Amino acid sequence: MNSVTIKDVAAAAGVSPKTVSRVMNAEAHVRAAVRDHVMRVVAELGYRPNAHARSLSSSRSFLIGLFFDDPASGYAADVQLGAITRCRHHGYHLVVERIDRSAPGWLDDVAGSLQALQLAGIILTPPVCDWGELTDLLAQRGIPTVTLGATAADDVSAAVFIDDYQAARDLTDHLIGLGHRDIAFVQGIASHAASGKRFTGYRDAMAQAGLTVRDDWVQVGDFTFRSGMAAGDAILAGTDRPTAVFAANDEMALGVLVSAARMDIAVPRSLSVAGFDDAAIARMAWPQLTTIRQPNADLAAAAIDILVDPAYAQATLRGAHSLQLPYSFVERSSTGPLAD
Amino acid sequence: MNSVTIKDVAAAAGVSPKTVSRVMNAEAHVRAAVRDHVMRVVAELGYRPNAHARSLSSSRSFLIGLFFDDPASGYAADVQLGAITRCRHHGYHLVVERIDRSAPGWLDDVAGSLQALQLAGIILTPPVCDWGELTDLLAQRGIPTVTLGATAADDVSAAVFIDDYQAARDLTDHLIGLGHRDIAFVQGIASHAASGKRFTGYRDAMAQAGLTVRDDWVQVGDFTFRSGMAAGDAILAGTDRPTAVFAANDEMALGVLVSAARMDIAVPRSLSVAGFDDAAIARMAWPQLTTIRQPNADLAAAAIDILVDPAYAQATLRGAHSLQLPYSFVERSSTGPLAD
DNA sequence: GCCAACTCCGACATCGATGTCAATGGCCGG
DNA sequence: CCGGCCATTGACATCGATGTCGGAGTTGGC
Repeated sequence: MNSVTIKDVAAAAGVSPKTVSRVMNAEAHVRAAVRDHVMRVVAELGYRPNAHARSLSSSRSFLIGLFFDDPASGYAADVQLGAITRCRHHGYHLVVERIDRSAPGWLDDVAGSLQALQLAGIILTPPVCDWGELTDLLAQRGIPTVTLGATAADDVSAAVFIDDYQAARDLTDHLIGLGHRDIAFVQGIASHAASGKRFTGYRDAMAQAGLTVRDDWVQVGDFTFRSGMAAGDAILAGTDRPTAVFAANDEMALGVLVSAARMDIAVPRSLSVAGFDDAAIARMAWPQLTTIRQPNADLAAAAIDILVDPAYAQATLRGAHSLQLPYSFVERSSTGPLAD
Repeated sequence: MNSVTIKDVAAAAGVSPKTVSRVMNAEAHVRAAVRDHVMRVVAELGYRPNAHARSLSSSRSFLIGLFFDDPASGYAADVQLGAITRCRHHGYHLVVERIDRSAPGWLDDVAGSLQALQLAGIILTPPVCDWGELTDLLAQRGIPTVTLGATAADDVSAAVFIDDYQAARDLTDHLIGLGHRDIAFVQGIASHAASGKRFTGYRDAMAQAGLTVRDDWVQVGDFTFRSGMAAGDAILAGTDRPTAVFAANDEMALGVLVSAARMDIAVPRSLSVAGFDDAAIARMAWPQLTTIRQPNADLAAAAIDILVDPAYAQATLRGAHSLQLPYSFVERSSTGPLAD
């Protein structure tokens, strides 16, 4: 309870609190001998500056916000791990908030939290990053923000992302390379920026190979397992069905897998199925999913790095800090050449 | 940036900051007329008290810590959702920390975070709750703590849990009721308190039905999919195999499912498989898992309620605040009578 | 030998709230 | 009409840190 304060350290070291503060913040103009001595005392007493006091006096806090729509998705979990680890490294802490746009007054709630917490920065995950009212609010308050994943691309905030378009092309090309010509696609929610890019990548790969995209083989899901199953049911019903299905995320791909299993369609013998994300569940299915590995933890870590960079907070054209990270193609056993 | 402070409100309302403070904290001894007037001004100006200033002056913070070993597990996600929602309801915020016991100096790190953040309370999830050094530290600092899930039962902190023992008995009884006599079990990590209870529930149910528990049909996993698969491989190899497998969590049950699929063992026709937790993935498998639904979000919400209760912070025998919530049995398609 | 200019360090005010305590004024009983 | 009690309110100090500013001591150039 009786925590060690800066005054205790100052008294023990025989210097003023201000000098201790200077040492803690690695400021210049402190003699090496004094610095070493103070640091020794700090270590001895186990002193850690009170984050609240720091925030109050310096008006920079050591809290970074992670805003989610659905904190219970597999995607969220990976992101969080990366963010937390990196925060700790920088001496920051992660406050996770759920933004529930269906709650009345949600925007006021967020505004209240912002004012209460004085967050040093915020990570926006899809689909939260595409909610204009929220991004406007953040921009107006001038809070440093980084968007995770495909961005609706303005200069107000940076983004950390992979090349969804090219990744989707690669995956489609892989299916084509296996000999598939009839390839269906399960889209995600249209309002997610990534959905469009993944679909376009698929479409362009098909076009370039001279293959047709059949309207009834492009189903729209909402990134959930259930919607993937429904899409699978729609696509696979009837005798005239595709030989491969590419779903815009792993959860929906699992839905397609289950849909196929229920119809006794063997995967990958009679049907190839591919996903996107390389979520943990991609490896928990049978057969294991071929997918695109999106390095979510790394993306989140990079976002933290940007946010804690003092240069970013002052930058006017923050979009310039955006960063594209490499994805990778992961071939597992849910795809293969036709074998019937 | 130029946030509204308590002084602004006071000036606008023509009262002292202290009175505004009283209104914000719903203290007594404020005339109704004054209170209403102040509240109107607060709403007009959109004032929200600065959490850091509040924490500094009153030495209670509005931050609750959620400590995880692995924040990327499905379990963690559910817990978080419940905790965040409830925190918001009480005007608190959730700081998620990863406790990585393999990092050198991890305990000092945690101590540092505690001192920096002045957390109002902490939720401990398994297996973190069983790490003595940590619980000792928390007890010594007097920080209100609630353990999620089965507890190693001291009076120092409260716990919110389900009856793991009875739940495991119920599930085992269900398998027995279906006609199974050869039932294998996949344990979780021995150091998790819940593991023992679930195993004992299984063992007692078997004993009561007069069935034998074969040593080689009890495999030890570590709650991961991979370990479940290994356990499945061990249990199902050879011709002399059980007709049902009960895994101590869903992820391992999925591992068993995949193991069975690879050996061409039909589920549930030739083998029943059951899990525990009702994680999101329990519904993403084929067949869908029969399991015990552990209401993780509700457990976390209840934990938050306990933590924000001022009575709890002062209580000496905190164990008295413990709470047991009901579980439920969820029958899906991975279990059934033998059909060969 | 003198005046910058710079380094190093501490006194004091300040951030935005709440705890403490005293002042005010109304009400009641005697 | 007086004293006491209580409801109501504000002045001021305080929480633990940092920003500002000025003073003491050094260095260096001419």
